[in-house]
Amino acid sequence: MTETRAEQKERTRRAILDAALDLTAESGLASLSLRSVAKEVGVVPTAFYRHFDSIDALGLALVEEAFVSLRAMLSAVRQPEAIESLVGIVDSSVRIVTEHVRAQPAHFAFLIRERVAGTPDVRAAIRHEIDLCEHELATDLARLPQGQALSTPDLRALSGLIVTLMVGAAEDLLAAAPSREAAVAEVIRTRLRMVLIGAVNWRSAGAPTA
Amino acid sequence: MTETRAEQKERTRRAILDAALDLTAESGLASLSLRSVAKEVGVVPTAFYRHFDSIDALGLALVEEAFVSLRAMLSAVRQPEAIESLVGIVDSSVRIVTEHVRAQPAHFAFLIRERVAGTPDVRAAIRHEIDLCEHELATDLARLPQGQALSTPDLRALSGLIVTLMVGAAEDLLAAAPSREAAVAEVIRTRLRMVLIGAVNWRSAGAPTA
DNA sequence: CCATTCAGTGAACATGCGTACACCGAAACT
DNA sequence: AGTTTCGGTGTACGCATGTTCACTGAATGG
Repeated sequence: MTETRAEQKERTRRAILDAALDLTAESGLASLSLRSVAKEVGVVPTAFYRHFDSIDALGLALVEEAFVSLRAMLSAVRQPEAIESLVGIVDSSVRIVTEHVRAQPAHFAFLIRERVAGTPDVRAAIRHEIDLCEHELATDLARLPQGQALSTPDLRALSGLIVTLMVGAAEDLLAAAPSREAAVAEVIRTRLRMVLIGAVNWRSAGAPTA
Repeated sequence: MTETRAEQKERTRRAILDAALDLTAESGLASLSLRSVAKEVGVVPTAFYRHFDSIDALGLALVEEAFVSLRAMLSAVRQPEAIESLVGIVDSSVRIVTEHVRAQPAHFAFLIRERVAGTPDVRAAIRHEIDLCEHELATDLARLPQGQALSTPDLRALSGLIVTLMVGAAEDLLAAAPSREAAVAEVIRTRLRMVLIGAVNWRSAGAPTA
């Protein structure tokens, strides 16, 4: 029973993080208040300081935690599952993204919101992390047989486009009622396929006539 | 000189709106405070109530004002300027969007931020307005000769994709230093062309092989 | 069994918030 | 010239905020 004490502390810490994630969803990290978190957790405001140094430290912890979910999703998408065709890649990618967003909606909602609404430092941190995603995607695309025809700047434009599209996809998934998830996923697949068709036909058949 | 009084009032009102737009850029509409606005304007807090009924009314006015800029941009983009080729449409559209975003950066930054970070009612209002853009774009695309081959749901997917892409483009423009504007615009043109090439080749040459 | 650790408590603080009210003084109207 | 209108002022209120400090009491370790 040497772990009971630490366990209880960890449980309270988790409750604080979960409550903060919840409250943040309504009005943003900037207007998250220590006291509202404490009330939600069912603890006196000052108890908060047994777990975090300040309200800013809480924000930092939330960012870090959301990054874990983001990186987990990215590495899952990068596992080549059905690499034989672009359609296979599209289908598995959209499915994996959908699953991850559904598994941690609060984390992705947090990242999507604070990416544009956070304080400058939070915003910069999230943008940097998403830039990394974009860069990794660009190198993956470069390795694809169909990616050989694209110049480096065009590859960057494409990967940025796909990331923007997938961020929008996550937004749509989060905004949609669970019953509409399949329909939303189908629209996302269509969009991703259109983009890839555009990339495949780039500077070959499509470019001059378009 | 019968207008001096009203003029002065209008000038203060504008100063309040401008200050609010400025302060909002840093921490969002949700945490905009009446007192910080008053301080910025150089007026005592209670003077605020000579111009707006409440802090919420200010928020509403900001939303309406930003919508004016959004609608102006949309109707400018829709004026068919170089309709003869898709490339011409892409170039003129990106140029017009760039000009409008540069002309009213605060308005577009406001819309982009509050679309995901605003209170539910503000968020809903902005999403609705952007949905209208998406819908108008879909009908425009349907009228294009190249749009005839696409089914209605595919047209919706395409217009949503383009709107998402252009919102991302506006984000990039706002985040970029003015000196990098040309480079950012070039990337946006590339992305938009790729998407349109994908749409043109949809379910004809491109779809089966992709 | 006794001493210690420590998550949670409760009071207190300075500050910032939105809003109400009575008031002022100059511009505007009669 | 006299009166009214009204944008801006100053004070005051009740409430919420982040953080501090001394304290408690049960789980922990010797």
